[in-house]
Amino acid sequence: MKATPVRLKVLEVLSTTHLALSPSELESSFSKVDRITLYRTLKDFEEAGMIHKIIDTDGVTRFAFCNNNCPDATHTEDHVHFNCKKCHKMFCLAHVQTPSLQLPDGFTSTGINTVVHGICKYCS
Amino acid sequence: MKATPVRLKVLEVLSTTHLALSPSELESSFSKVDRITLYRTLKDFEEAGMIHKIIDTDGVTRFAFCNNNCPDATHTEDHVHFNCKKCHKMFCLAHVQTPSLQLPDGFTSTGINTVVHGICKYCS
DNA sequence: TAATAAACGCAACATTGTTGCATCTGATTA
DNA sequence: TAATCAGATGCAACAATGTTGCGTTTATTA
Ligand SMILES: [Mn+2]
Ligand SMILES: [Mn+2]
Ligand SMILES: [Zn+2]
Ligand SMILES: [Zn+2]
Repeated sequence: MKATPVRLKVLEVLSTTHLALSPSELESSFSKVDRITLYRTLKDFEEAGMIHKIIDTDGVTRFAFCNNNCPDATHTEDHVHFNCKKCHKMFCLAHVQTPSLQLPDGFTSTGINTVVHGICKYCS
Repeated sequence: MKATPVRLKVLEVLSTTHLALSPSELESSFSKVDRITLYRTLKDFEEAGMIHKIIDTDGVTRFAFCNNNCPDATHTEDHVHFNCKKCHKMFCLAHVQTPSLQLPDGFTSTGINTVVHGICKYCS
């Protein structure tokens, strides 16, 4: 994977925030970037396990820097996300683990997405 | 709200399954239905608290019958959903409550979406 | 510097969802 | 039962998001 300007910028933006950003939010971090290139960049990073994808409460796809040193896309999403209903930001709560739960017989889990919605620290 | 054929059929389909269905899945329950009418029907039912919306692991919007007798769209989503990665079906696990968790200072929760992914009872 | 595999940029397309507006219809009333 | 009309429908048009093919450009390596 080559170190290109778009990739470096995306990594820089995602690695310096605790927010999960949508493709269009990332697009506005650039003065000019091709939308398709951005989508491909995000897909490549996700498959490499460098970032993780998370769908917010409104169905918007978002990406966040992965701090888990995962080898590839099989990385485990073990933390909770918080979606503020006022500012619509999505926070990675890296220190809040997803609680475990008891599934009915026959169902086996390979991961849990927990998205809490409410009012964030900065909006309350 | 008038009892029209589309509405009756949507209610019938959703009330006789434990799955959360996407608009396009619902569309194929009909021999012929206008896509826009279906979207409006789902929106109306959701605002009336008769069904609830849930986004699956792949970002697909799905709707499920609400068994909670909620007065309106402020109904509480208190159960866990299970998304099978093989058949891609989404199950309402009505008897599995969303576990509570401890948020960082300043964050207040008004609801939690928990989507478990893995292999369902019928695919394992 | 030259070669080349990878990344980019553009066009074209698919899917999902929304809005405006004219027409139709189901519940209510006369 | 028949007329009425608010509300539901169907169509066109549009917006947002995401994907693929393909020719061109660029970063790395030799
Ligand atoms: Mn995260
Ligand atoms: Mn449900
Ligand atoms: Zn906020
Ligand atoms: Zn399954």
